[in-house]
Amino acid sequence: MYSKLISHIRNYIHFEDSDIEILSQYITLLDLKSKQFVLEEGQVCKAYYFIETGCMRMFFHNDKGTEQTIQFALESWWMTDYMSLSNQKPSDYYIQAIENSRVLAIGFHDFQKMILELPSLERYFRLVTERALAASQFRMKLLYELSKEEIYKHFKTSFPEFVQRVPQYMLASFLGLTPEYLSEIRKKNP
Amino acid sequence: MYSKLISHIRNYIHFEDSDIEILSQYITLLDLKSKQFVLEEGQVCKAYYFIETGCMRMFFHNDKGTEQTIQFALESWWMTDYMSLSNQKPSDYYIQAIENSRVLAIGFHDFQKMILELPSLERYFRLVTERALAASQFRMKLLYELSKEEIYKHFKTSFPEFVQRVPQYMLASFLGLTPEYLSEIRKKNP
DNA sequence: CGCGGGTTTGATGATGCTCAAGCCCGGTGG
DNA sequence: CCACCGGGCTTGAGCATCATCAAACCCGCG
Repeated sequence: MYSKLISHIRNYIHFEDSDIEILSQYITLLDLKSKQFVLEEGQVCKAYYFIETGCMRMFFHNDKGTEQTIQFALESWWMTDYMSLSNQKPSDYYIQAIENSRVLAIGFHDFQKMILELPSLERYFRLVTERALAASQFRMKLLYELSKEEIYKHFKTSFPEFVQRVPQYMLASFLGLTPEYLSEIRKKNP
Repeated sequence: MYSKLISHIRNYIHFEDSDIEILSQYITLLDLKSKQFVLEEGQVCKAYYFIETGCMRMFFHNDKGTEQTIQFALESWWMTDYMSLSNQKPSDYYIQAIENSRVLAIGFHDFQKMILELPSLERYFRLVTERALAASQFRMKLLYELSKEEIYKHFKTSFPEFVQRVPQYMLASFLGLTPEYLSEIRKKNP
């Protein structure tokens, strides 16, 4: 049922079969169609989202009104707007499925209750959050040291399959360049 | 003794006076002179660092050999290289005091032992890490939507005192621009 | 078959970098 | 106390990278 999540948890902590029962009481299963939203700008982000299968992205509208993708998430990744969720204030972002996706949601208040019942999960979430922060630090480093063309090449060699999987304009925006310029770079780097 | 840390912890969780005793067994107090390092490139990052007073930065050497500052930390902030620390592998970064600073260090292995004795800290560190991740997401958003000049103006209005506190060339590098260009921007924005 | 969203192409131009030089100012030694 | 560093900040000219805009193209889908 939640096999990806359970095995993900067990990468980090000891987790009894009996705990799974308890955990599942707090989980809502979402079956999302491509382009469906779980968060829209102005709403308070309601949950932590874990992707069992599929793919999502987070984006906002910049001042020119175009979509600016700032994050993708794949199978076995958590995604949420931590700012909005933690402070329970309106979000600047949209979170959207970009493929048909099976996503597990744990509501903010349910999360607090769940942690009381399963305190060992506190550790799991600390570790997961630390890894996300490490990844974010690393991504920041790449942005500092690489040119746009190098960023694309680095991304392509790191996630070759993923480049196929998402539309060019989303990838361009995520990498911080225009679709036109990405097109040019791709021509040079077949 | 560790007043800033204790009150920081108590912003997030309930923490008994008796817990302070236990906590302090795992803490090493560092009195750093300006320009002193707690981490250098190639070393495995040894600890989580909490700043009681002073100021630190994290930087690396880019391909041209110049220092690229990617993070500052002030009083009551935690700083570490999560990638190096979590995976116990060599770091790409330097962490350096940029003022005389009082810093608390909790070694990686001590940290694990400490958590066993004080499991309530697991929650504290999860929440602190979530906040750091939220800040990182927000910073990423700014990098996407603002021009270099806007980034500087935003930073100056958000942290006016801080702009005074650090050398221009570090600030320039942190904001992702050259000292020359920062100088030009400052002339336009007195 | 035609529509429309996504991608490509090319011309033009702005943003922000590089390089070289000069300047300012605080620290050090004579 | 003064002279002389030397690191950091500033100035300006020239240039690379990358964005913008408009148009054409491509292709899947109704």
